[in-house]
Amino acid sequence: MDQMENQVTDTPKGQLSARIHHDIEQRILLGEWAPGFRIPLERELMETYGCARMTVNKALSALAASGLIERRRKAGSFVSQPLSQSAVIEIPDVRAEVEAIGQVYRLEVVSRQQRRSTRDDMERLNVQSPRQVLAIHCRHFAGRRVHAFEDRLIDLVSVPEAVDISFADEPPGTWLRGHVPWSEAENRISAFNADSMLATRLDVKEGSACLQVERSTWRGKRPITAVRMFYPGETYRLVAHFSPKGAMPRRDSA
Amino acid sequence: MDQMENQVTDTPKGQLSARIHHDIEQRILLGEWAPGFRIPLERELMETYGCARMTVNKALSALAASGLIERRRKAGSFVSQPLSQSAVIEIPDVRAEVEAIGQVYRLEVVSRQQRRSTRDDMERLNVQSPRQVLAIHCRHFAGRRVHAFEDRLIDLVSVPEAVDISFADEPPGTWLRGHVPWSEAENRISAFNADSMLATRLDVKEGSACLQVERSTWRGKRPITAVRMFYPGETYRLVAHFSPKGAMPRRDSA
DNA sequence: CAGTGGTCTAGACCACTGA
DNA sequence: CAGTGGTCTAGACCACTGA
Repeated sequence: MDQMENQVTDTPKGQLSARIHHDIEQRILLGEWAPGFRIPLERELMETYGCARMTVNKALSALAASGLIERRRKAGSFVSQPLSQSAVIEIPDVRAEVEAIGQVYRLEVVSRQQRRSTRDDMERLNVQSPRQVLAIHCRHFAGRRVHAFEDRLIDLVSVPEAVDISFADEPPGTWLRGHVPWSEAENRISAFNADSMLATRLDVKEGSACLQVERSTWRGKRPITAVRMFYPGETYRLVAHFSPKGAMPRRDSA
Repeated sequence: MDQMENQVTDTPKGQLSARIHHDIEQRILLGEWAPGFRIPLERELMETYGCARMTVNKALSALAASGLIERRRKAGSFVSQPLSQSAVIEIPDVRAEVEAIGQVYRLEVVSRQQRRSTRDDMERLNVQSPRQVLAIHCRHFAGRRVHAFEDRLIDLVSVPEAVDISFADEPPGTWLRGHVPWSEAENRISAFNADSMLATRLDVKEGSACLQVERSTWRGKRPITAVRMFYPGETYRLVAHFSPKGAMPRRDSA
């Protein structure tokens, strides 16, 4: 374990189960235990660490949930073959995002329209029946520069109280997050060339590459909002930190 | 709980702790328990479900790890204020990605060069000292269309065995995943306009918006590889599924 | 300083599954 | 069919922290 290899992290002193988790994780990540390797059995680890089986089990269950190991009854626990990588992207609040880079945030509502949903609206919200919606266009500034252009649709059936909000002070996304619980969301990230409308909004040249993040949010099966965020391509970057996991924790298995 | 609201998921029958987890999660996601609400104490839930405290604790710990609730000693457990959203992006193997959309995968190695690292190479790998590196350019085809262009740098100090690999059959990313364990990675996603070189490689018009995914991978503190993947903007989309979490599980707290 | 969660113990019974 | 992990029990002691 602690050979000449530079030790990245020290073994935590606090909880025993965390220490077991950490020890095993290190051996896997530093390659000492390769994919396919059978790690010690729960009963063996109990003896190694002089603890109860539940303590070992807690550590191994967490490792299995994160995809680093796979557990099979009768056979034991094995280091996973890294199959698909998964990255966790943090999508912070727009205001927080701007302020994090030391800029002054400013919101400009370009338009705000309540209307009966058009065909396009219904497609964006993924609903069959027409309904009242709120369409909002706004610009998020970082200092004098346009940080992002937002094109949002809010389903007024799911969020009737949005009718009374001007969004002059609080960005729609921030307001929604604070007022409407949601259970599902999906993001689609793509690149595309700014047309003349968007170029004007973002204050970039027509044809400039922009990053588009489309997000749809549901509460149960009811759509809440659909938003398109556009960022100038030269300046914006989504940063994701990776972990070497085969799969993410299953939400339905506690 | 089961009022007229359409029930999205049924309560699982299997494990008791999973059932408790699910019950509480549903109440939060469907808005019955709003942010700030104090959920029942462990001792109360013990009585409700007629089980041991460990069983309740397992469910609540998982909910806390996923950021849905916050736990405070003496005070109890509270539904979290949704602060930052986090999305999990799956980055599948390139070949698998192409085959998943029903296309025939083909790899074309454009160039493969072993060299002493240039200034630019060292910057990309984030190292101070010069070293031998392997620079690979290749194109990934989906049928006749170019799916992606890859510009990769491999640190031969960390991965000396790469010297002997031609990468004619197996994409570099796939080979690396199978042969080199890694512990850290970072992704940077951006949009930019294709210059003439990239336009030729991707078989698109010069100036077309492209999605660029830069990824750096480390093993401990040693860099393994740095790659830039370019995707034509019109066709490629990164899809991320969201979960309403304040934070992702801390890896260091088991 | 009393109540809450954090963690652990030393068992138990069982489902599954590979030899 | 024996060995492994999955889950649960009924306790315990303690750290922390808010009333």
